[in-house]
Amino acid sequence: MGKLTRDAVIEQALRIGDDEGLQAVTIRRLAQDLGVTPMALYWHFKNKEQLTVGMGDHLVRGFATEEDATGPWNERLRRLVGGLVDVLRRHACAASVLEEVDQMEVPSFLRVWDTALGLINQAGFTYEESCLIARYLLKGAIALAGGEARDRHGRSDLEAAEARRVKRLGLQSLPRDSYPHIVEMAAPLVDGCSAEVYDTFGVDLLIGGVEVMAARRTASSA
Amino acid sequence: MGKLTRDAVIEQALRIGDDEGLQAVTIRRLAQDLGVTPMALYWHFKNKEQLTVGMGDHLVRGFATEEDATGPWNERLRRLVGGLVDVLRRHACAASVLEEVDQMEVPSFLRVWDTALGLINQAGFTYEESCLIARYLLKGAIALAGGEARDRHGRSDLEAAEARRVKRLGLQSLPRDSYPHIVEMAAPLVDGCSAEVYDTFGVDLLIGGVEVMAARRTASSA
DNA sequence: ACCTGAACACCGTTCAAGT
DNA sequence: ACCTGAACACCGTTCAAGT
Repeated sequence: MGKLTRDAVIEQALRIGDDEGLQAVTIRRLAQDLGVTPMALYWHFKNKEQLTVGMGDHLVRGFATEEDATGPWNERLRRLVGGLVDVLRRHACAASVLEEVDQMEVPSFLRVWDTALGLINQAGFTYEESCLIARYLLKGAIALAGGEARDRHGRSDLEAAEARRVKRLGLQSLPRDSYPHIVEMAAPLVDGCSAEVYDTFGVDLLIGGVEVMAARRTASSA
Repeated sequence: MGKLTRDAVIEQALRIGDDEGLQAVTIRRLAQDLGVTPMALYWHFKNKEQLTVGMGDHLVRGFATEEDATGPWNERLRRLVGGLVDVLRRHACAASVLEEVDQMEVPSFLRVWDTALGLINQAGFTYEESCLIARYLLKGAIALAGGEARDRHGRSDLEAAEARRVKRLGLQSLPRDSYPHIVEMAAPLVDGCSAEVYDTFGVDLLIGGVEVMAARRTASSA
């Protein structure tokens, strides 16, 4: 019965998003859950986009503040990307949120960008290259971590498992001579990888690319 | 005055999407442009999602068929990803389309996935790793190439340039001690990179990561 | 086979008004 | 400062009906 606060709205929005997907987060639905009129939300947020920005900021805020400024640039970069991946897996809707918003509008994500840009630039890349690499790392982490839980439109765990089963069967029944590898790997394709593979292999993949390019740079400039 | 065909709908949808952004592609808007009733589209497409799938298929179809099965796996993979990046830059809305749809529903993109999985697996990775890497490459290419032309809501080139100017000023007026690198690199951040940097550096970054992981694998298994 | 008309259940948002 | 009521201009989609 307390009054409506900005944070209460955001937390309820994240709850809906995690449980039923971001597309279920609606001004009207949100108002209903909070026992309030849709227009009440417009006092706290200019429009729906700013609500989504608020969701993103809430997600990233906790992790963005902790900075450990020790070690070489690639280790620090690995920790940064690893932390982002962690956030993305704690909330099912995190990836969708950060894909939808303009990341530069999210204050806490701006901190992540700044840290990344600094570390990459310190590795010897030009400004233009650093921007490209930062986008590669941050968007890449989101793309990697966000792939699976994307389009679970409000179904329960049991329904989701059934949906995966149907999807796997769909892939397995493709023509074997046209899509041999998809048929072969249908199971890991729809089930995704284990958490550890993501954390270690996925992050290594991202950082590895940057390390290679950094090594080539110093090799050619030497 | 010819009759409404599936391809005509898709081509008009792509035209709208390229000019005004994917969010402007609407059943009703499309019907209006085609001089037809909104419900007419439901004869050719089950629902809007299938329309988007059709758009994606149309985009990827041309490039997916050309396969050059010569050279080692990493060169072939580089050509594949490079070709995808090409498609993404020919149509402004391509990245948004391929981000929105379930890629496995798009027949021609299924071919790209199959080719990628085969090449990666051939490089010595397990099935689980191959799936992760394929997603890394395909989603990564889309994320890299799609970043800039995302939220141009129907504005002309001139308006877009003005919007970029405003955005750059916004970044430059951030507190310098909190966001030193963002302030410093504001210009390349909002303007993006030149086309060549994308094609060479961007693709090298993606492929480089895979090559490194492949090298580590053979090193540890030797 | 291919398209229309009317209707339904949703959206986000504005604006004046209430307390 | 904080919220409501009524209204506007949109969506996607269904279903029966027309040719």
